[in-house]
Amino acid sequence: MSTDMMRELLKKNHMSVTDSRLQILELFCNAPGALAHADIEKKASDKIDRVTIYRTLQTFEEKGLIHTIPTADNSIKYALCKDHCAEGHHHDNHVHFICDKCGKTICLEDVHVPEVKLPGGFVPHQSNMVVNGICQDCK
Amino acid sequence: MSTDMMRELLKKNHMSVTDSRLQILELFCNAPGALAHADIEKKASDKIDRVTIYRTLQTFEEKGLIHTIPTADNSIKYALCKDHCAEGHHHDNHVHFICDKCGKTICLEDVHVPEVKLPGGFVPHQSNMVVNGICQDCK
DNA sequence: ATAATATTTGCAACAATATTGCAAATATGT
DNA sequence: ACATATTTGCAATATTGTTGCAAATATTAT
Repeated sequence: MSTDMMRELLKKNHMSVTDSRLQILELFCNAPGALAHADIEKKASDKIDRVTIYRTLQTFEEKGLIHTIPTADNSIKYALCKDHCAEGHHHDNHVHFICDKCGKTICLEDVHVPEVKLPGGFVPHQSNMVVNGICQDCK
Repeated sequence: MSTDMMRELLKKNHMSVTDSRLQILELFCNAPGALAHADIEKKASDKIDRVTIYRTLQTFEEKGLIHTIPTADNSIKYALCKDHCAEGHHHDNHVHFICDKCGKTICLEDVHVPEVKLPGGFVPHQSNMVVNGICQDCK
């Protein structure tokens, strides 16, 4: 994705364009999977302050640019939203895959989370599904 | 669950019986849903050291007494395993529900995680599903 | 029941992760 | 280019998780 496209993406999502945001956005575009705060801190090291990374991730998520992925261990991972996500409205109903070997977290955009029938009284709002196993590359 | 039954449960899972473990196990038995480390720290406060709670939860999980629930925010939650779980072998393939209103995390023992078809090359090992929404009590 | 052995606990220190206030720097709209 | 609004970096602080070790407790053998 070109720098111009990234500028547009930020503006489209109501954010001012800054170096930090462009850099972090670029990391997401080039990443093979989802990124944790720590990943970004390593890859963008020195240039960007830890605190800025926290705030950028928070802003990106609020504005609908990235979404979080639930994991069984304690690490929040973030991935780019493909489409249809806007401020306050995430629609990332695809399955996430975490490789037990290489640790990569991958969005399976084409596999969407199946509906399940809940016991009476439970009203579903959003569903998340995470599959662990071995990914294409590690097979 | 009586104290004697809890003692048995600990022994059955190859753990020595201690006050801390009995207290924490009791919390799980009486809890309406899953518990985070912080919840336990509050409820069992003063009596049990922070570190002991960490270690107890880790042991319980290793021995197959409780399982972790993935959440989108950064908090690990733990819940009692019902059955068929033993040292190193968890079989908690049921759906978890998190109420957006009261925040409770509930194991839906009877709803199990559906299979999904993955793209070629991905080999699934374990699936987790978490549904957000409104629970029975908050409706 | 008691002693010997193994396990667990609590404390202290430390490491890692996350949050907040505020002044300086940068971006936006006119 | 200027005025205004937003963002950044630094420092301080809070929260969360880990490790080593001696004292306390539980288990096993006698």
